Amino acid sequence: MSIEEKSLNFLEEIIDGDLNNGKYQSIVTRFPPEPNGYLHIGHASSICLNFGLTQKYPGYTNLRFDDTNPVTEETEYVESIKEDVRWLGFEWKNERYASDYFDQLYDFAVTLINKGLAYVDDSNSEEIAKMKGTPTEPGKDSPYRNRTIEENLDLFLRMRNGEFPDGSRTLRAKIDMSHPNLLMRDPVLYRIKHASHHRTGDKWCIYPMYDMAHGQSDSIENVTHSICTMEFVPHRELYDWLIGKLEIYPSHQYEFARRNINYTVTSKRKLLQLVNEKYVTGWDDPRMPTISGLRRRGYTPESIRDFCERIGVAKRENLVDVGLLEFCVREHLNRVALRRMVVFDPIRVIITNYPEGQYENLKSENNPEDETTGTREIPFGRELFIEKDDFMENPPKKFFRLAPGQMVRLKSAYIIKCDEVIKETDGSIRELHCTYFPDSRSGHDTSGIQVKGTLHWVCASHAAEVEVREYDRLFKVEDPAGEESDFKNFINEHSLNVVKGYAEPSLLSAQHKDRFQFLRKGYYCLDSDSEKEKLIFNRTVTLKDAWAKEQKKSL
RNA sequence: UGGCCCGUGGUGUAAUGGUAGCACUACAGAUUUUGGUUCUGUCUGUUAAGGUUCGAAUCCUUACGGGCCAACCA
Repeated sequence: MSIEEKSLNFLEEIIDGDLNNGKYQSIVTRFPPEPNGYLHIGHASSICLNFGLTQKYPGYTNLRFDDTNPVTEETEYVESIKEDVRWLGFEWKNERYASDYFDQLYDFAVTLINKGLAYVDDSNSEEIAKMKGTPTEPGKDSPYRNRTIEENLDLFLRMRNGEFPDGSRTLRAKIDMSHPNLLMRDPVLYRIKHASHHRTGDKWCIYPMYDMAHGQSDSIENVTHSICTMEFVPHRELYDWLIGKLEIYPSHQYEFARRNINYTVTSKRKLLQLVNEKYVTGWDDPRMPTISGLRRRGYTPESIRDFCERIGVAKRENLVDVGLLEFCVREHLNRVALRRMVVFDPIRVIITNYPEGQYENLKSENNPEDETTGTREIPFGRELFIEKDDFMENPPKKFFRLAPGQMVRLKSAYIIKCDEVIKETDGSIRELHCTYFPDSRSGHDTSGIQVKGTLHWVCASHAAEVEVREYDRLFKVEDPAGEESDFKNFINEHSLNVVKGYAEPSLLSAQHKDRFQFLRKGYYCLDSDSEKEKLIFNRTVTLKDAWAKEQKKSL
């Protein structure tokens, strides 16, 4: 056992310090999704961070929906988010909604008005934008900036009562129109939206902006460490300003760099486009980087958590190699997946010295990495299928598979030798005539024959036809969102390849929770489209393929 | 061209003034009834220039590079 401690990330260091110097006895974090889309792998990072922190340190984590914009938010998203967080293996202390706090938030706004720190502006959005100034020029005060407190109070109440149309008025903080931070130039706090909210219905027609809702919700929940991504850095000044002026519980905001992954996009807006414009079949399409897509693809929560742990937390821009995610799922699946044999592109093998009509059942281990998984039986007979790729008439030097005159082991069965290649009239191969060595049966091999290669195979008469969906990366370029033109121009049109497979009969009883390794091919799981009569498997990820690499070298 | 944030191998992340480490990838080899797994080894790095210091990835200055900010989105 190593006593070496893993080094802390910068947030753990801050928390460690806060706990050690007595600033806090325990901490509160929150995961604050807006329910306007499904969670993706980037959110997984944030979830593992926020929940992970309160597993490591005393305290708890809330799930809080940042539902302040009724026009984009839906209950469907709320449900999916809860399912995904639980599936990842985390449980929140409290389920909260910013909309739970609408009354309180309204009171906060009134407090600001009473302090002379907020005012109702009759300007429309173009006018406000114009008066905002630019990064190099100061803004101009709105003509409505110096209304009396009484007038502001009256107008704000009438906004709430629905007397004004959308966009006609806003409540703005009164800060400084020449502030170097654009966000401090009298930011909008409340806007009018005559829209039905998924939780509060038609109770409200004014809704708080992010800045008016987020920090105050943190404060209400006594969140100690409010962790968000780097793009919110400029908001921190406003976050602190509002909490300070309101004199409420001082939550603090900390920022880390969002994780980007190559060959995909992680932006709810872009993912929504892929769904709406039918580039994928839905949010849970196995090619999507969503949690639900990864789940359907066959990824395990363990592998995703491991991935998030490995990529870490920092503040610099990053583009993580999707290969690491694949490594993590291979590593987990290698330990838990049941081994099965499936031939995809078959070539018929006739064992000429094996009696016609005779069959035997051979035992094979379910998982050599885990003996407790036991064995299964596989039928063997005179006619078999092997992979077309596993035979070559004129093999190159290091080809350890089947070739005329060459011998191979059939996994968990016998050693066979290829005697004859039977061809069609057009020259294509019809079948291979082979002989087997009866004394070479797996586990009882007394033949003394040494072979270099072992092949997977299925008994031709017992094989079950299944559909297999092979997936490739959704985009052809590393950073589709960073390209000049529209990200959809870089979609990989070959990201889905549907093939037929001939499976050993034990796969007929596959369950949705099962994870399989199809020997020498990859990891697979049953897809939700599967039916009793038509089994459909998703390829989660291929096995590493050293032979493919070897071949590439000689090209 | 204003402000803010950030620059460590191909990628991600450590080293908090004292031997630049770990993981993934790549490459080479060993083992293997999965060309998988496992094991061993190798390559590759502090953006640059000054300064402070016995000593700098670390502190300071400047330059360079990247990112964010001018929604009634979050």
